[in-house]
Amino acid sequence: MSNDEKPFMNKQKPVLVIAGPTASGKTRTALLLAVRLDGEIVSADSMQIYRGMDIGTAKATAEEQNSVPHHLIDIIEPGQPYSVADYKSDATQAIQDIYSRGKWPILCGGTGQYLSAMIEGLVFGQRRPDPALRARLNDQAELEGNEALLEALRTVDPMTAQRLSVNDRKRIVRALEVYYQTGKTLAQQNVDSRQKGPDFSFKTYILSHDRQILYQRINQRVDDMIKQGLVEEVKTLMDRGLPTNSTCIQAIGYKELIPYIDNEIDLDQASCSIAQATRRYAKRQLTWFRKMTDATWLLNQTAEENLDLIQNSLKFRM
RNA sequence: GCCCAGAUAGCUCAGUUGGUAGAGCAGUGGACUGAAAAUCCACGUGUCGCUGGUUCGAUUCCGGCUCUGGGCA
Repeated sequence: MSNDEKPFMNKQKPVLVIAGPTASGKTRTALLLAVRLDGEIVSADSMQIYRGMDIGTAKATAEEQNSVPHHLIDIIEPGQPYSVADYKSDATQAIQDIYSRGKWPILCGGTGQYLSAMIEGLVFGQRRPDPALRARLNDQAELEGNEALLEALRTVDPMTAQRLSVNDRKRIVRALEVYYQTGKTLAQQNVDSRQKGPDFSFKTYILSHDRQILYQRINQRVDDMIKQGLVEEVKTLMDRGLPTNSTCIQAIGYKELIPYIDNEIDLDQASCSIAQATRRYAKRQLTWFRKMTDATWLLNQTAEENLDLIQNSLKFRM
């Protein structure tokens, strides 16, 4: 690709990435940064895309969102599908728009898969997920066992079959789905997806805290969410009669409250299991972030301290 | 005060007919290409309450002590 088609690679301002596990202080840090640098925020969060899921996904408040432009929050209705490919396309568009207005884009969020797709510049092509095919393959796995599906995959895409566990039905099904749909193996597609390279240059900061402190912050935040009315929010969502396989009801804080709303457990139990699921999620997020080798880690800092540290590092760089 | 039952991993407990022990949960590390807040993989040394005795050897048997339940006064 020529430089004309990739104009932002040559600009001085990289896309700033504010990543980190849940409850690490990303939202506030990004907000302060946007105010100071005349920037706009692009969310990298797989659950904040849904309208009506505000408390449980810890969205920036309406007031905060009014003070600085936010993108890719509240973009679709609960129950609708969305994927990393959609995100890559939407976020790329949003960043280009921000640059074209002369503003500084700040990518902020904790969804490792989304961030990594942007930073590594993966190309996803035109294929759409095929729910019917996927359902058929899942039924087959149910009837014949995962091993039968894995065996089928072995014959068409041995590379992928070898790296997947027989228990990882989700990925076995997807690999077969890709092959049946396109005639190309997932292994080949993954190679192809890396040919182009990133659309922008990125400067990545990862916010975190010592594990014990992070977990205290998480526990505290779960209590706060309940006090702010998370139960009502989940009830409202459930009243809409979402399909049980909706992505949005996988969200932490939502799926754990359903048994409470159905009177199967008490609120304290539900709240404990939300906190526990959140702690595990934070741990998995950290695994993503440790892989990001060019990132700068900001440990145990307040949002205000992060702001100064980031601004200083940018001066030094530019 | 007396009787009974416990005391083993962060928690709940199993077990060793005497050769220093293992499950579930919690936790930790990793993976991740169109569902990703999802999904999957791997990881178990702890004064076996304290202290004496018996024994080649005690977490295991015996005595005493401490603590925790329950019962009787």
